[in-house]
Amino acid sequence: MNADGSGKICSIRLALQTEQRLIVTDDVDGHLFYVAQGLVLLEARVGSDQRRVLDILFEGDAFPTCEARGLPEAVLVAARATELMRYRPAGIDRIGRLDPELGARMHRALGNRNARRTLHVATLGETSADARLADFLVEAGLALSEPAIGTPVRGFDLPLTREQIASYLALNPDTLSRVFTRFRQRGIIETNGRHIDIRDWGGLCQSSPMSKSLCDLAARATAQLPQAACRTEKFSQASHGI
Amino acid sequence: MNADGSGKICSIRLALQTEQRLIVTDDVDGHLFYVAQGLVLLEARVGSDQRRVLDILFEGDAFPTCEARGLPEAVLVAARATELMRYRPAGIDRIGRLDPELGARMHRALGNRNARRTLHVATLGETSADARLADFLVEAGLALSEPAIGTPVRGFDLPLTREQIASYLALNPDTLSRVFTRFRQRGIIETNGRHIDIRDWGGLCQSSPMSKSLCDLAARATAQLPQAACRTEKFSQASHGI
DNA sequence: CGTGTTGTTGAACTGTCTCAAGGACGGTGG
DNA sequence: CCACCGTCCTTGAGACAGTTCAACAACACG
Repeated sequence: MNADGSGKICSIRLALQTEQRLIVTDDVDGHLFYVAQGLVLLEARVGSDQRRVLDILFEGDAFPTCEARGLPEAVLVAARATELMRYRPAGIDRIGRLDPELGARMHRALGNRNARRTLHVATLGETSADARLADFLVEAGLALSEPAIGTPVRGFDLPLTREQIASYLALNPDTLSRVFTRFRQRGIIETNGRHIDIRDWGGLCQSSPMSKSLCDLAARATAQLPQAACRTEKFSQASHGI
Repeated sequence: MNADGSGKICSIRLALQTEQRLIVTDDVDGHLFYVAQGLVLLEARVGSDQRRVLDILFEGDAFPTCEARGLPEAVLVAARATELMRYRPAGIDRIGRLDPELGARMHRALGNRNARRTLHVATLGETSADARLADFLVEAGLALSEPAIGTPVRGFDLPLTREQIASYLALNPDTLSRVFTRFRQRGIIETNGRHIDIRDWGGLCQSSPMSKSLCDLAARATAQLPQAACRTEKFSQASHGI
């Protein structure tokens, strides 16, 4: 029905509970997911028996299932209660033809996430475990929190196990735990269960080689919405929500 | 002129000589590049004074400059004589509106490359240097060569320095050289300058945790063109070239 | 022929990984 | 209420592998 340029966009809203999984391997038709709310991990099996967290989707991120092509047992895992939109056709080129505004929004979301993916590749190139965790905490802090008024402290819930974070950063969970301890001792962060308070944002950024890039990207992503609206579309209130 | 849905696609053909560079940082307008021929590296500065190879673009790959957002001093470097197509507008959603066939082709190219990027993230998660190089040689072998008739030997020119390969794999150049030596001693590869012959493709794949995924992806990418043409477009000869 | 780049290899170092043990916490059942 | 269990997190000691630094060979270039 939706195979070619004709037809309408088929969208479904999916409410996922924590730890609920969505298999995205062999999604031959192809879907485009959009994280309206929540936090999602892309996990897959690599090698013989290992599972790895290959990507983290924050609110506002778009994910086309074609990016998981070739990955065995690729699943989206809700790290917390999550609301997903699922679109067909998968191609934003075709979505853009059917609904230009939606296409533009998805395109921006995809561009931002892919830019962040590039930075993540750079992070994985860091040899030091401290640098990688610092990069990740900057990324998570920018996506999940705003600085508290009057102080540079940023607090957020990071509903991931140490094992998942370590997997995302290509580190050993034990090593990651040690780095967390070091950061705590240096007064950079405080942790309480899976809540993290970044008490010294400046110090964290000094330990994070990619911090400047990540902050740049986050600033442009927030600035992008109204800018793009002014340039490419009639300014519309609707362009903020999904 | 091209700011909204109206107007035409602006395309330019760029011929790059070996080592020629194209700055893609602060490309605010946004372009979409397509590698018609050749081999291109995405390099950027990370941290204070290090440069890193963050991605490799093979023939048929598409690259939107928005993926380099936030990266300081991001450049495309031609590893050999290369022919690039540069398109505006950058968004394939808009390209698809102006030229559905081109949009579909670019969308396929982007999907393939992003799937490969996901696999590369998985590769960087491998702790062993042998596994990472094996992954890379499988990736390069699939992209740059076909198995010789009657034998499983695959030969190709890989016009990258050891330093560039090491950077792409997040390894030390010295370490990489040692792994090359090991592979040579095990009879998996033969090297002659920057020409590589893979003499034992099966053995290489056994050392490469991602080999199955990479082969899957390559098979689908080549199968994709006619399939997609049958399903989504009138079958046209033109869909093979750019 | 000297120079600069690239690739290889050795020896020592450093940081991560591995394995094991123990603590903290929440859920379950008696 | 409390013992038990499983999961998650932390920490220590030792092994291991990649990194670093240095030296040298191969090669292209002017």
